[in-house]
Amino acid sequence: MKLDRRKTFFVYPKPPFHFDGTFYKPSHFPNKLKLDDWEIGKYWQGLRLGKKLYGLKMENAGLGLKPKLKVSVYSDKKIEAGEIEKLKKEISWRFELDIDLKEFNDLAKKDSQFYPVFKKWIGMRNASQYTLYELLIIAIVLQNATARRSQQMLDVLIGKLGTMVEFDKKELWAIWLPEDMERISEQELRDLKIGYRAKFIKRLSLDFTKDKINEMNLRNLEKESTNKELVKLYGVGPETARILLFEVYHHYDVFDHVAPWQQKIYSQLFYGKELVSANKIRDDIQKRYGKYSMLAVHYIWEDVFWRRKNEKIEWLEKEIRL
DNA sequence: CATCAGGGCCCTG
DNA sequence: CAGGGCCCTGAT
Repeated sequence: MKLDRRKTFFVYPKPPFHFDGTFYKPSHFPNKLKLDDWEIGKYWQGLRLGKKLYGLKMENAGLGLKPKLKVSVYSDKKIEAGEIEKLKKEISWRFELDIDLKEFNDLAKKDSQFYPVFKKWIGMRNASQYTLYELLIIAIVLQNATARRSQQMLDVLIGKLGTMVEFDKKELWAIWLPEDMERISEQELRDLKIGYRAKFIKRLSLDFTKDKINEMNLRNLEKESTNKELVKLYGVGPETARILLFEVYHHYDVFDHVAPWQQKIYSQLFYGKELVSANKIRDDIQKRYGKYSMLAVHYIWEDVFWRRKNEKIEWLEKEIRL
């Protein structure tokens, strides 16, 4: 799909703002069929908004304390003024451009252990580049699988059902819409070697097409109500809901459960030890960062994956098994 | 070669 | 509320 119509506008995030920390998350492992692309100061992705599929390019146009983003949107049809307004709103929500992190930053200053990390990434947002449905699909292939297999499953799904968009000399992929799942049987999905997840994805997609869940409505609900709605979805349990609450709905106080593989990484990160009990990790972090627990962990987590790009971190390599 | 757990969840008893 | 089963892979 060629997106050769373009509109450009500027947006002004609330300072402080960290462009690269916001748009590039090194802990998200890249697929062969890329959903996004990044280089210092620039970012591209396919963006679904309703039934529409756009190309999105973000460029850092800020100077010092004045954050500014140049936004280019691409489409196969003429882009109307009303669409621009909707896109502005959506981008602001997904990338938390208008959020005030002062309280969190003040808390970070008091943390002698990790202040250097927080300082390095000050202004980084908990960005959600995907729609609820898209992230749900990603979360499903993460379940009960190691990173490499998750990548394989996502690649084969995107190759079969996704859409490639061409814009700004990039070729990127976008995840399909829920109704596209009607075109493929559960058995055909299984033949892609995604296992029992085929059933999850079929039923989940049906819930979306039948409007049993509405992404936008959940943005206005409290955390617990949103959680209740999410776990109603077939294939969504507490851990997947937790990821969605943080990444899609920007709730920062979701550090209530620590999975074994996370426990190992947190033990090294926070204590420099091989294994600290999950309960102790949870209690310590909650005591330190309160309602910002998950956001604080996000900073520290992304930081170590960023470091991994340049240095060999033995204990981390062992845990992620790519 | 066989066995097994994995970046959970559903279902049963 | 505990425990078995699930698809497929790579590790052992």
